[in-house]
Amino acid sequence: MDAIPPTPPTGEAPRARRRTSALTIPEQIANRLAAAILNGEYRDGERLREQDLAETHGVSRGPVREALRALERYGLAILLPRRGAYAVGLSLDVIAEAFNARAALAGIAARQLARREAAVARAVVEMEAALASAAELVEEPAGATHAFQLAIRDTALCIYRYCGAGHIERALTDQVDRSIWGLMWRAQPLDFQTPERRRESLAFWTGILAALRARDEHAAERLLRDDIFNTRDRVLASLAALRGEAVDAALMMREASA
Amino acid sequence: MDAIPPTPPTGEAPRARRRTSALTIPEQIANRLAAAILNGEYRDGERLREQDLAETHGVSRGPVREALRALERYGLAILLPRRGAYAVGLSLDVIAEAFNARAALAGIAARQLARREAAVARAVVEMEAALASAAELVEEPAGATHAFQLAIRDTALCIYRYCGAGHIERALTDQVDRSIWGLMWRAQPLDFQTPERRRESLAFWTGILAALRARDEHAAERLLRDDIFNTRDRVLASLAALRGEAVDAALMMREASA
DNA sequence: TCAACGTCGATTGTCGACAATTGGAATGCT
DNA sequence: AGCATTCCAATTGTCGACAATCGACGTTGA
Repeated sequence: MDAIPPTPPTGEAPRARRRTSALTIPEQIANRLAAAILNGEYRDGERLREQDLAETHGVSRGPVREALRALERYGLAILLPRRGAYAVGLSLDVIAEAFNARAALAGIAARQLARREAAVARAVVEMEAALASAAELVEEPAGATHAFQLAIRDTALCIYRYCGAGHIERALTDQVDRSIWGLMWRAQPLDFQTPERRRESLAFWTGILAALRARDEHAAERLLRDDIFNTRDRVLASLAALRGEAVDAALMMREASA
Repeated sequence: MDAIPPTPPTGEAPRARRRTSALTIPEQIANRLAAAILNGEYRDGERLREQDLAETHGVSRGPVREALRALERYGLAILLPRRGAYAVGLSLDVIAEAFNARAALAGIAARQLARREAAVARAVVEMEAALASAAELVEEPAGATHAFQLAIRDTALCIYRYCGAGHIERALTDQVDRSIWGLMWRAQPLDFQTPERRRESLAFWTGILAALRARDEHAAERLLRDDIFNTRDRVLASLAALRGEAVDAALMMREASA
């Protein structure tokens, strides 16, 4: 140590600032690949060669490698050391099940939050702020999709954070950032594309907020579940159309799963 | 397409064979870094510079980058694009909470499984096989730690797979491979090091198996929870010793969380 | 004195090339 | 013919160097 470092060697990690639309190259590649796999452009078990993907997307193999690791954590690819990456073609059943599980967990979280008086008060304040920033983005014609999603996500995270059940919060938030759900937020042609859909979602969340203020646990649970079911149905319909499949009506059920 | 490929362009992804002890270099780096962070060798928010880590571990920056991404998914590091990686010092409270949440979820899964007659029959068969391979590794003096963990993990996965609740299974299995739990299985000096501890865990699992055969849902739930609590207490004690902290007795509670 | 701007060093992101390992095919043996 | 062995091409893993970007510092102006 021959020089005094300009900043202390340890300290607070800088806070991530709101990232509006600056996706890194690996993120872009991962999103495009994820959408392609979900749309059925890759068959289940089809090999993903780094060199091919690099040429296709016009980058080097480095970013492609990183994108493949991201796909692995989304469950859309299997990586075998020294043997390459393979696409995992998720069936519509599996995707529907992911939504159903989330609907059930989120509904429980909303209900438990509504029961806790002090927690509701704090959650509502944060949710109002997040929902307000979402409201500003509703009428943007295009391009604001991602920002709107982030605002809605922040609103939902308040419920999970204050619901009082650590394992539910952990499961829900982990899913948001690290599982198929992260994908649903990112893969392009899925939801929130049109102002109409944004208005609809905003209306749901306004209702959820009102239900929480009124301490109406059943209404809060039902509204949150139904909002997720709506998204599920749109995603399934969109994917089915892209894949040329039909959606089994049984996947559209709206009852709470066990 | 000027040449016919020797293998069909699409097909089944090869099945991953049981990996005994062949960890890739990035995995080794990630494990060492994870253990270091958990042990308190890095302070919360301390910066992790790629070049330094590369020199310390005697590799290039490539594997280090990959290891840092792995740490991010374990929740032990925060990666800010173009701004570097920062260690996340998990408090003993947070780690204890992760164990408690898992104990609660796994206990529910065991109870629900015990209620389902047909599922129990199938699960027991698979569990017997997995437990048998674990039993072979009990008396190995050293080095079999990882293989033993994998066998126990396979046993546990049977419960989650057949419990009949998709969202519980997903939460539990995702945690095994992609969250702090993946770390608990991998970071070196945590558990299953001694034959005594292996014998103890094996006895627990034998008991769980017996309880399932007897369709005793409460015994199955309690045993599984207690086994996880045992691991929790050992991990906390080990980490506290390494960090020079004391373990709050409140973290060692054995009641089921809400 | 303070704020805004420009410059600079440090660190991450990306790239192309080389090395290591794998799976399969061809070969030789029983 | 069936099986084990050897060899090879294809692909991933790793490396060092270059480029892009960020935060911090110093300067300049009001």
